[in-house]
Amino acid sequence: MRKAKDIFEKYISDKKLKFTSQRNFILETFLKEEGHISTEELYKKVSQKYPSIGLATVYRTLKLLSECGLAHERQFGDGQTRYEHSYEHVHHDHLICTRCGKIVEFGNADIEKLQNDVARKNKFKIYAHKLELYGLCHECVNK
Amino acid sequence: MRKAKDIFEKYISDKKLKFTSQRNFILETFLKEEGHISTEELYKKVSQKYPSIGLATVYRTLKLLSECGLAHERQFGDGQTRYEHSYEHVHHDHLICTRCGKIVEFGNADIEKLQNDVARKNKFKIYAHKLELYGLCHECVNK
DNA sequence: GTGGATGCAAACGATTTGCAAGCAT
DNA sequence: ATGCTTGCAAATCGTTTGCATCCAC
Repeated sequence: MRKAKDIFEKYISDKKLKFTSQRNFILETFLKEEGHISTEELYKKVSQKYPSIGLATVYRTLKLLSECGLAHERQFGDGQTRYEHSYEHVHHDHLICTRCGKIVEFGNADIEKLQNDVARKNKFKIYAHKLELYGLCHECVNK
Repeated sequence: MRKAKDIFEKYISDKKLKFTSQRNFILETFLKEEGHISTEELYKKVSQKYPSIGLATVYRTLKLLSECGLAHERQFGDGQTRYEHSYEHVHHDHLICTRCGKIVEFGNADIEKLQNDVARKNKFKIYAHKLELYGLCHECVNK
């Protein structure tokens, strides 16, 4: 698998953009995260080591990372866009407990296969999907 | 199946709220919609026949309709929350073309079954889900 | 009559944008 | 040298809220 940085650099040079130290550092910090991070949270982490960075730059960089497929946008209904990276991650979906907010990740190859069938039937070429199951987790059901 | 208005009225009286003409008219207008409507769009339709109505009331009423299960929130990534009603609708999911914005609805019982299996394994009690497939539709692939 | 509902405008939080200065190419 | 990028602050967008008035109960 190609290194995430290489993917990002290639995307940037293909688009005649520039690879800046800010973009590099935001990418590195983002890749260290394993969960679903909001722009604001990533900004806080980045600015601890790189205090001069601006929030707008984090927004702009996350958008670039989305465009080149290194980041995926998720909306869990709390009003903030969250991002997770797919680099060295297998794809997964989410079970969300609407009472305590717990999020459980799961992967299911059979569901993915059926999704592809649906796409084929409708002549869509799919490059991303989101599946979210909302409900109550074991602990919250019994409250 | 019970009438949507009855469901709404029961929910409202159970919560000791009041059934106003605004709430009634917003519900009626919403039920006529078959697609995914944003609050702003619904507000425009409602205010054509009921010009004194305020946008905030539409927001507040859609929230109530969500709570009682007559409306479902959807986020398609355009920054707006959209709503669709389940009344006399079978559940369906969405194929979204990220180039032209076309949205195709589909239903797939096998996927739903697998979702329930996943939920059971994780001891979740599911009451809602969202599945969105993002890609390019037939026309846009060939552009 | 009373407490919830309304319309309005102001407030809000997340995100975007305009701009002058800075830096990668 | 050119033009994309930056940080900042102001602007914007969708949504929420405070409040005086209104109305369903």
